Amino acid sequence: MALAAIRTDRETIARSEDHRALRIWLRLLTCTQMIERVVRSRLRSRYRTTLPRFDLMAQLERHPEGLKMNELSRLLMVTGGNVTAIVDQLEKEGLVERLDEPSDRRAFRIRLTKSGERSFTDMARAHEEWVVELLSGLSRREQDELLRLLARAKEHALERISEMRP
Amino acid sequence: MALAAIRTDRETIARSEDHRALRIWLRLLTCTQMIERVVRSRLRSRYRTTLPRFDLMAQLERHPEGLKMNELSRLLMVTGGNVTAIVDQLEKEGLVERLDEPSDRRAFRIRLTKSGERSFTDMARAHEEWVVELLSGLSRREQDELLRLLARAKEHALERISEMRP
DNA sequence: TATTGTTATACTCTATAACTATA
DNA sequence: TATAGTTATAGAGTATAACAATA
Repeated sequence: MALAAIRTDRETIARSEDHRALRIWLRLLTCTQMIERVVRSRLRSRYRTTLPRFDLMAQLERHPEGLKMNELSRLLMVTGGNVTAIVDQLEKEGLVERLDEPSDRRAFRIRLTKSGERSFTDMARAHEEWVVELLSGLSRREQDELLRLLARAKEHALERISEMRP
Repeated sequence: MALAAIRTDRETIARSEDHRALRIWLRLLTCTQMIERVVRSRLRSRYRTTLPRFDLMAQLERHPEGLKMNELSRLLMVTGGNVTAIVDQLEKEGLVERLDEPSDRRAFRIRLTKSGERSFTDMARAHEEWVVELLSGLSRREQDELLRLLARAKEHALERISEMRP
């Protein structure tokens, strides 16, 4: 599986006298990358897919009525060209379909096919098991608290980012 | 700066009945990606550099005695070939240097040059400001708590990952 | 034999920008 | 003019594997 050299702390660069914010950011990055590496690696070896593809299918699963390309682009936080490329792949594999949007002939709705739904459900279950295991070091109470803090951090960062849009 | 379509929640895929662990993971990923996007974008436009290059220099700054290639590889959690590529670039730009390691003629120590130190210090200060701003939505108390929870999560995940090495 | 580091390669992800076709 | 989506391109980022030199 080649989980490479995973013994680390990128965080070692955050010295004790540094601002908390910087230490949080580095720890956040380390945690995310550790989990991401496991998830990516397993998605590839066990399901021949990637995290962006999984994310896209996950969004579609959340929206059974389908999503337009630009909605996917916004939800996944990537630019349009990338969404086109991923949807092209998934469509070729029969996992998603492009349906004409009657109200706007420029657009269509992307939906999971039956096969895509089955495939996603299967992956999602495994995916969740991996993550549950990786995060099982925290008690339920701690998990709730972490969830809450991340939500606050997220909302605030989102505001800042919106303001800074040039 | 093209912060693309940043209005989102990848997290919308985590339904309320899902396990907490999955929701934490998705929120973690969203938070990290939001910050990462800003940091990457600014490192590129303002300093003509990238996050992995910054990370590598940050590690060297933490280790003034220098680091071997395989130590860098471990600390940065990437494979050797990638470290070689980044060190090659930075060396060409005069920011790091390869010093012979007397005790092992296969190896050398990589160190920041004076110019590299100056360059890194400059970037690190700006980098810290960006992050402080993005995370300023949390009180000091909350930041401490978040730091603690992430530490626990990290340690536990690290153990799991070490065990799962094939 | 194992380890250090390099080289070569291939694939995914991503942003940018120019393009088309509708609106 | 503006918007939906596509195409083309270039550069990151990363993993893999074969290799040379040394241990």
